[in-house]
Amino acid sequence: MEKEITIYDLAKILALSPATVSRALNDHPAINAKTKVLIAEKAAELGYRSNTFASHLRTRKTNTLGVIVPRLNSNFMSTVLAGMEEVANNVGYNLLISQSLESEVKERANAKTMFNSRVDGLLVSVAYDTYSFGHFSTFISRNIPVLFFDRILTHPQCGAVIIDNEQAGYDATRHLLDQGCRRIMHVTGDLRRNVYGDRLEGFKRALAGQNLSLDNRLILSTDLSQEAGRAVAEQIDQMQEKPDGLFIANDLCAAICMQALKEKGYAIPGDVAIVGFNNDPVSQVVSPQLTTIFYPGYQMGKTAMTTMIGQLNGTRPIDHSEPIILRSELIIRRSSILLEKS
Amino acid sequence: MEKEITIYDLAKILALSPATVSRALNDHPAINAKTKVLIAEKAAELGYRSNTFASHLRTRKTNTLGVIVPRLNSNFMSTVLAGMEEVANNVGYNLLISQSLESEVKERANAKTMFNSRVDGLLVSVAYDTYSFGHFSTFISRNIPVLFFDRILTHPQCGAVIIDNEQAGYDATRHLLDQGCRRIMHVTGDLRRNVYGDRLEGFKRALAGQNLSLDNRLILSTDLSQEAGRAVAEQIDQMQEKPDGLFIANDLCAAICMQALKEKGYAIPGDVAIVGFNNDPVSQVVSPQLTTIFYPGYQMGKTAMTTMIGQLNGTRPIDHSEPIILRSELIIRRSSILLEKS
DNA sequence: GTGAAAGCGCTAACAT
DNA sequence: ATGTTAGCGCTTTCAC
Repeated sequence: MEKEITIYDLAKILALSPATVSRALNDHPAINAKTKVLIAEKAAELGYRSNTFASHLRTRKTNTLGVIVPRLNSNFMSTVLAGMEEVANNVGYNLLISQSLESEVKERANAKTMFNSRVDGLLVSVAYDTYSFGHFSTFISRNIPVLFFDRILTHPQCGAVIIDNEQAGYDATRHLLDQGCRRIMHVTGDLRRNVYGDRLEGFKRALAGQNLSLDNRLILSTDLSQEAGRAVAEQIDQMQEKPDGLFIANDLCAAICMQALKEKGYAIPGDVAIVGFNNDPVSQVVSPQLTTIFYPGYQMGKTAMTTMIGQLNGTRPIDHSEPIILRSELIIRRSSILLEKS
Repeated sequence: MEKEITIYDLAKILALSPATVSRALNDHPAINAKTKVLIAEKAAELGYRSNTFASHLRTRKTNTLGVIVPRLNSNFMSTVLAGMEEVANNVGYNLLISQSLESEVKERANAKTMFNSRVDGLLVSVAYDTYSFGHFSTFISRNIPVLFFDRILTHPQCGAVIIDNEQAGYDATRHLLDQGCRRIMHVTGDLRRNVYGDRLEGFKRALAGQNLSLDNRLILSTDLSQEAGRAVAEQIDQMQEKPDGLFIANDLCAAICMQALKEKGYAIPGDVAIVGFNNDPVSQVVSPQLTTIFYPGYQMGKTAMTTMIGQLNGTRPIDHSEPIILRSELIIRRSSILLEKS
């Protein structure tokens, strides 16, 4: 068990003051370049490591940012986190990551832990059933910035990074319409959640653009689980007037639904054309491959983190009136192609 | 911006000493139960939160554990993390999570960050190409416990939690043999990595059990990526003596390979029976559904964390001579069923 | 059962 | 360019 080296040890050995050592280690401009080198070398030689707790205690900053996500195990979320990590690492921030497992109760507990760990800022994509803002207002009242991404809560003091879900919903629906579908069913999540509500708006706009009326029986609000995918297939099988197009706001759910439909004898895309959402790996593995919306996860993570850090540095003017919107993209695959390109 | 309450504030208000407040808050036995209640109530009322940095500075414990995983975006890994989180939360530990993105270089950087953050312990599943132990020996020399899980490095001072990969490899292969396969190809990862090396051993044992000779051309060491899956299909298509069974050590890779084979006109399982590994969601989405090995992720996370915390508490006798082995299980699906059950 | 006081390692006025 | 000093908020030994 080696003894921990402190700046006092370094100071004594080099016949300098602890203050000088501290400044040198922090690259303070007032310190002579040669002394800096001297100190850095000695520090390295003795295996010195800064005691972050003493430092945090003094500076009242932790250099740690909290991230709360619904689940880690989605291709999207872990890509977002990779993007966040890259940016954070580069400027010396650590990440405290936790998952709410889609439950507001757990999210609340996570937020509390983050608060007690004194994160400098908090990045959140909210759980499926989160509607109260209460567990975040403690942060706001202590001036700790909170930034939402993807699944956002709208609050005047919080930034947000999202894709244009309305446009994505429009693109997906419009594509089905262009393929000749006239009776499109939309399977989505809780409509109070921005990602689902906005996609529905896009869905409606696309229908309206073709002067198609909206049939509310064709809008299904589910939990987008695998079971929901199976249930949707069952429901379609029971329907009198069956849909000829299916826009499902989640790839895994869509893939399962497609599979169930195939088992019931439906041809995809012949009987039902399908579009999913997220560009999850499953979308490439099902047959036929699933048309979907590409979600720029890495970019979203980087943007969110850059925004957060800019806000912490005070370098970036903060405008929370408008969310930052990233570009998403329709990826057309076999599950929805009814017309050969001319 | 509210002012931060300290134990000094509480002490002054209640006309007690900071020492008493501190002890009460930490549930010290010597403190009168009534004073404890009094202090707890006041603390809650004023929104007091312990300054962990001051505390950590004093106690030289951080109550934070580091976790390094290859990638967050696998169903397996995020399930492991959920298990870890549950246990850690219950006993008041925080988790600092980072991903190595399968690179030893990044893993090394992560480890350094963890070290500088003074984690009390480190849990690691190593990257695809990690072979040196160097970046962990700093922890060992400072008596910070390091525990490996799933992808392990064998070291006398480090614990390990794994599944019995040899047995799983045996089960998978044996199943294919039982279905009548006689020429089984095994697609795997870097054989120096325990998870892949051990599975190969099981593969060999199963073949030997049927007195089948081992054909080294049927053992493919790849990176198990989606591209690898396609490449394997291509290779099989070119082979003179084609395999009748395929054991691929990763579900996504197996699914992609299956898809590519189907496109080339091969019947699955008729021409080639396939077994994957991990019970990833994709295994249920491909058609035919993929036979695979169930990996007990949640359990592994809980076990690893419990072991780590036991070691930190000194409550659990530490025996690093043997890894902890969890039970895995063959899940038989349509991709490998050649014989109807009699 | 409670208090006094020292010190964990660092940083930032304020000096020089 | 470098040094002196105080204090961040907590825990803990030693008193009483």
